[in-house]
Amino acid sequence: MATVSALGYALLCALHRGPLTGYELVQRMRKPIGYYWTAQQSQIYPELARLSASGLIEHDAEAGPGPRQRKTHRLTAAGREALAAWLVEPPALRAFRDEAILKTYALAAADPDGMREFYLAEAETYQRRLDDFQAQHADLLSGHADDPLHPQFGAFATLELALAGTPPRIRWCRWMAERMTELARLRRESTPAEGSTPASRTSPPDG
Amino acid sequence: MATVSALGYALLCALHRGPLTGYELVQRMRKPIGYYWTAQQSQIYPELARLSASGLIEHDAEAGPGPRQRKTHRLTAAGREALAAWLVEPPALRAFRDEAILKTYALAAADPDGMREFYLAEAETYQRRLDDFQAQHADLLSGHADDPLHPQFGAFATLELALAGTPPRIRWCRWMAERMTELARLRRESTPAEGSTPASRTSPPDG
DNA sequence: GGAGACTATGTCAACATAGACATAGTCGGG
DNA sequence: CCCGACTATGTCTATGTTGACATAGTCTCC
Repeated sequence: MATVSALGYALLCALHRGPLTGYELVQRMRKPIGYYWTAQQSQIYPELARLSASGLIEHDAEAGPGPRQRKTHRLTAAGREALAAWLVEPPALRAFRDEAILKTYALAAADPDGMREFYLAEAETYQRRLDDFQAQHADLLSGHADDPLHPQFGAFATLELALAGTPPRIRWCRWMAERMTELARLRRESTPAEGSTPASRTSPPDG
Repeated sequence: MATVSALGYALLCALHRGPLTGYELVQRMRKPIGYYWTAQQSQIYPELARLSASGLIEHDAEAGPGPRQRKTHRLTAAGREALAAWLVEPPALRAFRDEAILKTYALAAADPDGMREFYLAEAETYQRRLDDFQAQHADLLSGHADDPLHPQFGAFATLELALAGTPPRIRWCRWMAERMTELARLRRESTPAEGSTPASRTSPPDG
């Protein structure tokens, strides 16, 4: 059996509730799925061809708006099986990249006032995202997607996690902004004259 | 000026508190920094060469254990400047990949008992990670790294975020495990005979 | 009637990343 | 005395990922 990449499984996941065109898959990888798994158009179309070649998906074709046919993809029995087997396996990918946390690590090398603005902007970004999540959550709730038997319960559950995880992150950003205000004040105080003398006493080198 | 990749900035971040050898950088990209920014050895050595060519870092060399020289890298004034300028900029990378959430989205296609095990294993993984974070946090606290003036305040702040974000995630995993138990029971009830008749009534197709 | 957005599929080149391999000295345990 | 782990630097190949380009019909607003 051909090995399937993580992106391949992501597409199988996207197709689990019913057939979609390539274009619709591109949208899904931006909006609901894109919150936890992104992919560009240029990855998606070749991957669909590979999945098709492996017999995990199949498609109908009709005349499309452009010079090419419009294809509607759906899972085959083999695809559904491969997906079910992958879902219960422990995640292979644990690597995770967050630029804001990386920047926080090296915070001592930055200007405190600039970092304050940085954290306030971060807080705003996450607040907007939270509002979006809450709207989607309310939508699903009104359709009773909180019932584990509901076909959209999975989507509902991802929002439950986002709704639990985002507020602590916003609070942390605001707390960091306050610490940066404090840091700016402390640095000013420890450098009495506005001249160029660096106050090296307050920064002991440390392993 | 030469453009620096995200990995390049990650290395500048790692070097912000003092010089490190390539090997030490490899360790850092696994243990403390690796929690939010990972990189393999095979990426790090070429990137160090690029940063050196751009004049952002420089190194001393001494005889090493192997056939090559051991190099201790440190930031140049230009490197410190480039880092400071980058730190206050809003994050360019917002993409984020989480296999567990992806799997949750397609949960309806999986076996509930298998998924229950999946979420319990996830909860355990995050619990172990939380224990690790708490130990590091206590260590830094005992060195008064909670003071914004302390050179390790940045590392302390990343742990504050981890300590705030991990418990909600663990609670969510356990909640999901309970939902899976419930789902397994509901599916058994809606399929009275242990035969092969699928209960299609409970899964309305939905957009 | 024209400009720009949307539907829809795909390719291409450049860059990022992972995993395995290669080399060689030291240090500790069995 | 050998084996494996650790220190230390690097290369190689394959795969994953991004961003820009190409094509073309429809629909909407000005």
